[in-house]
Amino acid sequence: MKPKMTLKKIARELDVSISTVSKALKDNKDVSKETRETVQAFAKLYNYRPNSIALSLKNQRTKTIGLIIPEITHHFFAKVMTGVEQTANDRGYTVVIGVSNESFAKEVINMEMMVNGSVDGFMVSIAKETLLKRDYHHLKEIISQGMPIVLFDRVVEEVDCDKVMVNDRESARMATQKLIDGGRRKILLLTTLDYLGIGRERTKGYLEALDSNAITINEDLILKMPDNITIERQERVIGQHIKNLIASDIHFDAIFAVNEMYAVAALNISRKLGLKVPDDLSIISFSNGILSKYARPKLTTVNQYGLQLGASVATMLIDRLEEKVDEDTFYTKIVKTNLIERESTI
Amino acid sequence: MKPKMTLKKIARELDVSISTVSKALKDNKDVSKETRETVQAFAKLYNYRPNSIALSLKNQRTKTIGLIIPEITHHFFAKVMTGVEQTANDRGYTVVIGVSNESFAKEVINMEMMVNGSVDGFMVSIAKETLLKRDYHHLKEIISQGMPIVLFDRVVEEVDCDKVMVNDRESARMATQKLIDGGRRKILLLTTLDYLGIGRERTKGYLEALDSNAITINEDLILKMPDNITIERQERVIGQHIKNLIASDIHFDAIFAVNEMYAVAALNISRKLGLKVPDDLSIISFSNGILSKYARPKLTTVNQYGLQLGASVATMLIDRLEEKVDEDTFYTKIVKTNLIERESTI
DNA sequence: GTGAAAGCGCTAACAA
DNA sequence: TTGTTAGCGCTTTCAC
Repeated sequence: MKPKMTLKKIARELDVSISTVSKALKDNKDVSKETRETVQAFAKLYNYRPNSIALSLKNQRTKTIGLIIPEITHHFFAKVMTGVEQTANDRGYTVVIGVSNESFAKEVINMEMMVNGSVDGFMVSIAKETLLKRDYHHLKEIISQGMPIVLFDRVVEEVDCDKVMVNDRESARMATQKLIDGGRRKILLLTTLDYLGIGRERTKGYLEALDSNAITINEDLILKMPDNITIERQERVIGQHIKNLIASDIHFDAIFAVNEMYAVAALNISRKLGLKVPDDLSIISFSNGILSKYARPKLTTVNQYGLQLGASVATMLIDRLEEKVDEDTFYTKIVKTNLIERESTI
Repeated sequence: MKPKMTLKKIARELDVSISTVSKALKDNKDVSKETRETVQAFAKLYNYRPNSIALSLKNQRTKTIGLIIPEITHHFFAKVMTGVEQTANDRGYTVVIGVSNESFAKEVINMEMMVNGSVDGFMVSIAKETLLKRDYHHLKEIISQGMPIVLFDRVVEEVDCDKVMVNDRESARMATQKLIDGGRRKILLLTTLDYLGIGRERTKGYLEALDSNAITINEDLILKMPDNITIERQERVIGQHIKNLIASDIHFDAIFAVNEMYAVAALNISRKLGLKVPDDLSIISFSNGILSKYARPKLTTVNQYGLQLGASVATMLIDRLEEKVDEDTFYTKIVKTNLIERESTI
């Protein structure tokens, strides 16, 4: 077992001072060529690596950034993480990840664990529960201590900081328009309850599209799904709603779902009921994940570019940390989406 | 903007010494009740939090552990991460995650970034490329410096350390046996190339099951999929193989797939070819992820308990860090799987 | 060309 | 009861 090398040990071993070693390792011309070479050779031999904790303490910056996400097992967030990781690493930063699991308490605790020096700044996508409570004091607190935060995806007006978001409303409008362009006018919307900003914005986009095409809104064609339910329950709710629609003779010829799970659940039940996709029924889903690609027919989706979003978020935070950006203005970046047309639309 | 509080500032403000403040905050009886209360009140008011970097430097331990995984966008690893996060947080540890993206270089770099003091130990699932090269010097190096590593899932004999793994071979054997018990004897195996230990072990389990039931092995019924290919290519390869089988009049009445993607790809093509699952064809898949639940029929799967595995991994590492475990013996833990029977088997 | 010393924030042994 | 000091590993200024 090789013991961990430190400047001190090298200095003692080579019988020079610590500062000489430090300089020699930086190839500082103050130090004679010979000394430099000896020290460097010795350091290499014993695999010396500067202790990053000591450096952090000295420099008052850790070169690590904290990423707070609501969920890992979620394709979009996984993509975002990957994007963040990549650009952070490229710029010499480490990422520590905290998962709030959609809980306010866990979000707060996670951030508290990191805020005391172990992290230079945060990237956070706010937990559902936090959104519900509308309690953002932990975020504001951290900002007021001078630590930068970049909010992404689940963004909120009340907090004054940099933001990166998907233009959910506009994307939803475009997706709905696509369905309308395909001749569909009775579009079933599968969305979340309104307190989740994302679902609300997508719902707005849907409504806008109907409106600008002079299509009357039919409340029966809007299903707001409850939160935190099992897959089975989700499928049952969607299935029941669709069956009711059919039983009540309320026609629909397209579905716009705010996530893949709703879309596939609807697809499965539709097939069971003998509806042909896309002939009888077009489907577009938000979130271009794995489910869309393995569904049959493959789903047309709104691609959220999680990777790019992650990259943007990390870039924004690091730029601010490295003061490459005007100190007293906050920026909001909108990451574009695009529609990936597959087999569930015509 | 509230400035960050330190012992020093509190001391100066309250006109006492730093050590008095430090003791007072720990409620040390050395310090008079009054002083303690004043200090504590002041600290609370200004929201003092000890700087964790300073603590790390002082204690020579960071209370953070590094998790190195090959992929984030992978249900199993996401589950493992969640498990690790949870138990680590419960025990007061932070997790930093490095994603190797299946690349040897990224694995090495990631670990090097963390090894210099920012982490007390590692949990790693080895990248495919590393497995291919069989180059484990980075792992051995770290271990020889006295830093503990727990290997999980992608485990390797050559490295001497704690390990947590799924008993892939036995699980595959049981899954295959399940198919045989259902009366199937011509079982198509969809697996990976052998250099990936996981695929190899699962293949062995499959072979064992056939063997112990006196079923002759038919090489045509073993498809070893190449690595790193697109979903489309994957589906094409599987589709082509199945079509060839049918064209050559080679019968099969069941499929055992070592992951969900292969299973669903096979399911999709089978449906297209008019095969009824599970009547004509039973399917069992490894990896109980989202695809299995949304597929129709829902897939019977080998559930890997990623969450528990993650918890075990974190526990094992932290126990070793806190010396709750015999210092010079390494342990290997096998995490059980179970078969979740859904609609793709009878 | 080399080294001593201060300081980053904290703890703990020791001194007063 | 309170304060001084050394030390964790490193950088950097300044003195020799």
